[in-house]
Amino acid sequence: MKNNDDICDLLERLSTLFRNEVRQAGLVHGLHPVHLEVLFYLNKCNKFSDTPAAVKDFLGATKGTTSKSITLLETKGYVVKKQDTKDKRVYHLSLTEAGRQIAADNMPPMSLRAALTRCSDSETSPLKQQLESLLVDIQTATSSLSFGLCKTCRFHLAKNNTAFFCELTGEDLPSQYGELICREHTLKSLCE
Amino acid sequence: MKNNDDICDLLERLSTLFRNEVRQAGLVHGLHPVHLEVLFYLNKCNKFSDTPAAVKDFLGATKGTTSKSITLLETKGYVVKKQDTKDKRVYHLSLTEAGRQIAADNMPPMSLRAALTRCSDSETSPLKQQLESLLVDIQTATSSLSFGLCKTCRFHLAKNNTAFFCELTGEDLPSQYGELICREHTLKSLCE
DNA sequence: TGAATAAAGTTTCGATGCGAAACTTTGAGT
DNA sequence: ACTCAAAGTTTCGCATCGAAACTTTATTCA
Repeated sequence: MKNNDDICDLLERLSTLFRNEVRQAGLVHGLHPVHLEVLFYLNKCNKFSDTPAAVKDFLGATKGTTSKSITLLETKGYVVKKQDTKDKRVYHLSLTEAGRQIAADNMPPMSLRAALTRCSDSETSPLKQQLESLLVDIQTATSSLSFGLCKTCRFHLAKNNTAFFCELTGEDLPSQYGELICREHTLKSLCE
Repeated sequence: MKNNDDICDLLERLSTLFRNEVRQAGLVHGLHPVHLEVLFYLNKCNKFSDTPAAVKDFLGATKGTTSKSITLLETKGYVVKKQDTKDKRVYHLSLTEAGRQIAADNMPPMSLRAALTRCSDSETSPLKQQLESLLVDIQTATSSLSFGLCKTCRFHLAKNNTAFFCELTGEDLPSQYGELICREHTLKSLCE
């Protein structure tokens, strides 16, 4: 019981520091933390997940709020919006070079990256596993989407070295697509 | 290298989920995440750390912004402000019963507490240690205050079962004070 | 086929966050 | 006594944020 309270405090501090550093980084570009979150997401999501609705789920905000944040990024020249050819209700978002640069420079924040690179791979491996199970636990409890990498999804079927099959969309896709975030990402099993 | 990227992603998700749940919890009281952070802090800080300036450092915001957030909490009846008798520039903040209740109910967020109670103490022990070292690493790198518990401070000298001595203020204090957050908290050593 | 319904996004409203900078009051140092 | 620093407050301008009303386009189902 004692550990749990301490861990809550630690995560609270990490969460606040994380956000403060992101805020500081965005300030020089006139951006708020939520904008950097959007740039970060668009820089890593796959082609099924680049819509305002997906961004809304990622942020956990309302669609009205998300719409305005995206509009701001568009007017600042960091994001481009393009209408879907088949479903005219849908828009696809992509980063401009300037937007991609800001995302790459600031997300994740420098101090976090620096702190982690000071650790060896064997040191961080158990941490990764524990954070993973904690995250899965919270996501299922709050029934929020997992936004995991495509290749870790239950619908991802490896075919060979250069391609895989997505059981959800029924498409053959090149392997490097598997490294991207998918809004439809589904956990392989709830209890393992 | 691979683990580090993944851990960054995991912390990003945890951070966002954390904040979203806090936002949701605060919404029913008309409070923003930052207000719950303040209530959380005031509920756990010691008597040297209950000032607007300390809250400012905890939040990592400017003093103007912090001042307005505190004023709002005051008008809503969750916080009381009282001028220091010796230094009239300083004000001391305390929670009303309503404020204390909201803090206790919502911080840390329910899903996080629930996820952690599903784990045994032996499971979470290594996680705690790793998060601690990660946090210390980031705090020293960004030269931000640690806001740790009094009893983990280098100036905390245990005397007996009911009291300790604070080398910083030169005061004898009851043991239970050691469980509170201190703005002057100083890490015992940087490399151990 | 046609009407109801749902889904994706936008717009408007009002309260507030947020940084920056100017300001007041009070204490500390020389 | 004079200067400087520290703690807080106030004002300004822009943006977030949720809620709710709205438009446009798809889908469902009768």
